[in-house]
Amino acid sequence: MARTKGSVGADTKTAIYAAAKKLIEAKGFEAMTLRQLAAEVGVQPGSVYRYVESKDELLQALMNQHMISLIENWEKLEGKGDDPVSRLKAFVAFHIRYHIERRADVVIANLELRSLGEDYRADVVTKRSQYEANLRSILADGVQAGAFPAVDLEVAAFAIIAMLTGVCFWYRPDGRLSIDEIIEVHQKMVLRGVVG
Amino acid sequence: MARTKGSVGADTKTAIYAAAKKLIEAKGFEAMTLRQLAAEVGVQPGSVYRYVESKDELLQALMNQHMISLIENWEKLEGKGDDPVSRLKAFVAFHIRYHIERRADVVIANLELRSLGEDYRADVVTKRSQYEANLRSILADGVQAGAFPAVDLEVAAFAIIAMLTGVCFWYRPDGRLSIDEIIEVHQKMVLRGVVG
DNA sequence: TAATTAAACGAACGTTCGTTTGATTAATAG
DNA sequence: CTATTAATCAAACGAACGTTCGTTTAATTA
Repeated sequence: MARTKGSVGADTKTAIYAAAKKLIEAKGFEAMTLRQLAAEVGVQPGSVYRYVESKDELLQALMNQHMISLIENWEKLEGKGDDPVSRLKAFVAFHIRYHIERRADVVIANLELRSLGEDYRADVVTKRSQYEANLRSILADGVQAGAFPAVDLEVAAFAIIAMLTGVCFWYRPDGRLSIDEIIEVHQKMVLRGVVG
Repeated sequence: MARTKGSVGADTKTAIYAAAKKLIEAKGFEAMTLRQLAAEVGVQPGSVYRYVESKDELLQALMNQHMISLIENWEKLEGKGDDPVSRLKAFVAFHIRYHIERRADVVIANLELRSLGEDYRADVVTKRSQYEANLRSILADGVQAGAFPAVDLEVAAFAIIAMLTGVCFWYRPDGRLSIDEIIEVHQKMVLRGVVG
């Protein structure tokens, strides 16, 4: 056999990326073999290389896509005119919801930075900092407007991001709290902790 | 050549564990090869097996040691008689300081859980939950004593742990703030966020 | 000093890895 | 209907992997 009936290149590529996300999330990038990836897609190992330059390039593509998508989705949602408190609450809600819905992407982006080549890593780190700058900007505006007391913006931003991202490592769909309830708790904690 | 002059088994074992921590922190467990580990120690690959049962057992030993040490060190320090606010501040200080000082251990324990065998993983997860229970207990006592308002203890504990652990991922010794200053900022945020 | 143990070497084992290649079949275009 | 392109297979590549083992030398004990 060679080309299989009904095969479409674009579909196979999509399937490869989806399977890669699933496997890397579960076992880690280095632990995932191209043979496992191919088997998950239902294809021979060599066939993956029609859609992927190398294993490293695959990881880089996944991470880059995630970071770009994260930044774009926040920019789409952000209401520039609102007051700092509303914007902060919106950021908390967005970050938690987005990270829960794309758990695989987030786990990969946060756990596999070390597996990325030097140059690609720098690129992802830059994009991450770019996203975090949105939060720092909200905090700075709040302080300037007198809505927030003087906090260390850099530390506060790191702390907030860490606790929000952390949610997707313990959240379970059948857990005690709904996503909305979890968001509400975090909004309260963030506002109290930063706003004082 | 065979046995090298001045070689001592205990020293070699120590060197192997230290090198393993360093390499796993930098590149990840799967990415570290036994040949790299041996080279770092200055020994032949096969010689590592005099001190280590297998690569998997090495990871398990590292993680287990870390979790036990973490729990023991907190228990040593905890003042049971103090009020909830003092205990919470003490926990924040301990956690940040301990995690910064043992960055490699922490990175391994947090990033390499997936590389651990099923049974070993369960063991580490249990120990982690056991450590986190200390924080939950402090929060619960605070609520009961009326010192803290009603917060969701489970979520609050996760959030606090996440933001505290996160410090050792961005902390730099030559950074703007000292460890003490970072601790102070976090104590303030935690107390505000939880105590209200 | 002779016998024993501790520590490491060096070479090899079978396996699996990421990757390449050429043949083969399905879909598409002229 | 034929020629071309898209998509996949089957097989293989060399390299590197974790691990084992018999040997050799240093240290220790008797």
